[in-house]
Amino acid sequence: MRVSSGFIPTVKETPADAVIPSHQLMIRAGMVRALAAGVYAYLPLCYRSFKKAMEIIRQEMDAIGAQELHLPALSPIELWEETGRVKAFGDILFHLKNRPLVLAPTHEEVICWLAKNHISSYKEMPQIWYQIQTKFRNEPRPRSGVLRGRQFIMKDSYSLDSTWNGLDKSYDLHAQAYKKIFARCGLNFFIVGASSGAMGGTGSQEFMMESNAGEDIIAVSADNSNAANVEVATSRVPAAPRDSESKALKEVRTPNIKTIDQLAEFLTVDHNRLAKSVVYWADETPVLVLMLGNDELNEAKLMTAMGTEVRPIEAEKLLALTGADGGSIGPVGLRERTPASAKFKIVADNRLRGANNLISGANKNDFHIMNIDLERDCTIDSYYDLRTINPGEESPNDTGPLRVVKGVELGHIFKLGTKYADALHAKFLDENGKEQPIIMGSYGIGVERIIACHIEQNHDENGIIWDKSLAPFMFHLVAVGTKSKTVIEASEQLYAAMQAAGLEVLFDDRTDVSPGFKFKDADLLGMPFQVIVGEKNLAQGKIEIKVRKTGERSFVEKESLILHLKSLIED
RNA sequence: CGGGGCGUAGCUCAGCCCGGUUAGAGCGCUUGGUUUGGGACCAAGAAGUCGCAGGUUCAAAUCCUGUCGCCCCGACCA
Repeated sequence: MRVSSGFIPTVKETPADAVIPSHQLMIRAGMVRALAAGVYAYLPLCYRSFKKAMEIIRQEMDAIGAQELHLPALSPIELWEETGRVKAFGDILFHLKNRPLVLAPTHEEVICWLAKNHISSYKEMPQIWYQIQTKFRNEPRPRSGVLRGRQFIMKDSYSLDSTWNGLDKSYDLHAQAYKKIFARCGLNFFIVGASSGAMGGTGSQEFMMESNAGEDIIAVSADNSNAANVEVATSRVPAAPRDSESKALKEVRTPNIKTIDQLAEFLTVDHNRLAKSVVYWADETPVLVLMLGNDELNEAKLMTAMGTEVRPIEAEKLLALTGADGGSIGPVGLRERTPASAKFKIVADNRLRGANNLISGANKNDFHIMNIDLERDCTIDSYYDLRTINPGEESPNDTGPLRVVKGVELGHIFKLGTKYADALHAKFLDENGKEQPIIMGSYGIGVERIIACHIEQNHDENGIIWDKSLAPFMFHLVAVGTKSKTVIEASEQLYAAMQAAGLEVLFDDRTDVSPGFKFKDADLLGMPFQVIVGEKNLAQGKIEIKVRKTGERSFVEKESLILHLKSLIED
C-alpha cells in the first residue's frame, strides 16, 4: 500500500473528544472516525489490524474443533420474548420501529433455534459454533473510543453438549484457546472468576487486561496467577486477637472523637481492638455492621450477604433510632435502646469473629465502651466476609502481595447450562431414549478491545508501537529526499522486491512532504520496522532500519536487505 | 437516569460575560515559487445558513426559551 494514494487520514493535533491514549491515537493514526456516539467507521489501517486479530482467533477456534458460521443480526423479537431477555436487556436491546425485529446484542437465542431444529440426538454433540460479527447494544453511555461502543465486533462461540461433563470439557477447551489467543496478540491478561449476571448459568470467568482505561477494579497477585474482582476479592489478614480473659465492661468518655484513628490515639490502643460500626438499610431493616479497626466495608459483599439492595442509613434516621450519631454507635445494648419495631440486625466481619476486649460506640454521643466480648455482651446475627481488601495484602493463595488495578474485559466464558434450551425447548434424546435439554456454553471476545487494549499498552509520546502479531503492516518503507532520482528508484525497487517476497509493506512514496513529516507519521502509525531509504546511506549501498519499539537503528547492505527483513519477522 | 462541560471553516480553538463594521487565528486544503534526515518558507486563493427552532431587540454567534448532538464523572454494564 502506498501512502500517497492510500486512505490514512493522520492528524497532528490531539482530538478534543478523545481522552484515553488508544482513542486519541486511533484517530490521529487515521484508524477510526466516529459516526455517532459509540459508532465508528474502521478505516483501512484499522481494519487490517482487526483482520490480524480475527485470524488469530479463527486459527485457535478452529484448533479446538469449532466451526465458523454467520448469523443474522436481525432477529424476531418473539424469540427474545420466549427467553425473557427483552425484559432482561431492557433499553440495551435495539428495537426496530417498522418490524417486530430486534438487532441482536448476542446470539444465544438464534443458536438455540438452530439447535432445536437440527440437533435431536446425543450422537450429534458436542458442537462448537462460532461467529465473528457485529453486535448491537444500546449502551446508556458509550465511552473510551471503541472500548465501549453501541455496535462492535465480537467473536462469540456457543457449545452444545449432551452432558455436564461435556460442558466442562467445552468450557476448558475455550479457556485454553483464549489463553493462546491473547498470548499471541501480545497482551498481558489475567483470569478472574466472575458473576454470570443477566446471562444466567452456573459459572463464568473473565479474561481481563490491566489498563487505566478499564471499567472493572481487580485485585491481582504479583504473579498474575490470582485475580478477583474487588467486589469478591479476599486477602490474608489476621483476625482480631482473643485474650484468654474477657475484662469487665467499662464506659469511657471520648469527647469530640470522630474517627477510628483519633480513637486509637486517644485511648492509646491498637486498631485491632477497635470495632467500627457502620449502619445500613437492607431493604427496610437497619443493619449494624461491625468492622475491625479501619477496615472498609465492601457494599457489594454486604449486598450479597443480605441478599438484597443495601444503602447507608440517613444521619437523622440513625439519630432518631439510636439517640446517637454515627461515630458513637456500637453493638452493646443497641437492641435494648432502639424500638423493637426497628428489628435491628447486627452483623460483623469475619476478622471480628469471637473477639473480646474490644472498644466500640456506647450508643451515646461522646462515649465508647471498652472490653466488649462479642460472645458475652451482644448477639451477632452472622459473621461474613465484608471488608474491602487493600493493596499490598497477601493474596489468598499465597502468591504474593495483591495489587489493585483497573481492568478491561477482553473475553468472558460462561457455562450457561440449560437455561436457553429450557426456554426454547431445544431437546435431544439421550442414550436411554429420554428427552433432555441441550446443555450450552457461550464464549465471547471483543475484537475492538484487543486492538484498543494493545494500543493502550503499547504506545509512547510519538504514537503507536505495534506488536508484530497485530501490526497493519510489518514494514514502513520511507523514501527520504524524494528529489533524488536514486532515492526514488531505489525505494521503488525495494517496494517491488518486498512485495514480491511476500512482505507486508506500507510505502511512504509521497513527494510533497518533508522527511520530518514522514518520520513523524511513521512513528505515529507505529509499524514494527521502518525501512528508511536515504541518499547518503544509499551512496554506500546501505539501507537503514529503525525498530519502532526500541528506536534502535541498523544499516544493512541493500543486496541482503530482503533476507534480513525476513529474519526480522522470524524473531 | 443524576451532575458537569461543549457545539463558530475539514481539525484545534478565539470572539459570547458587556448585542452594533465585511465573524477571526493556527493547522489542513488549492495554485505558483523556494525548500528536503524529525510535522519547512513566501505569495495568492477557496472554504462558515456561528448545531437547530422559536423569542426579545432597530440590530443576535453574543441575551432568553426549547430542542438535538457530542464529551466527561456517577449510576448501569450480557
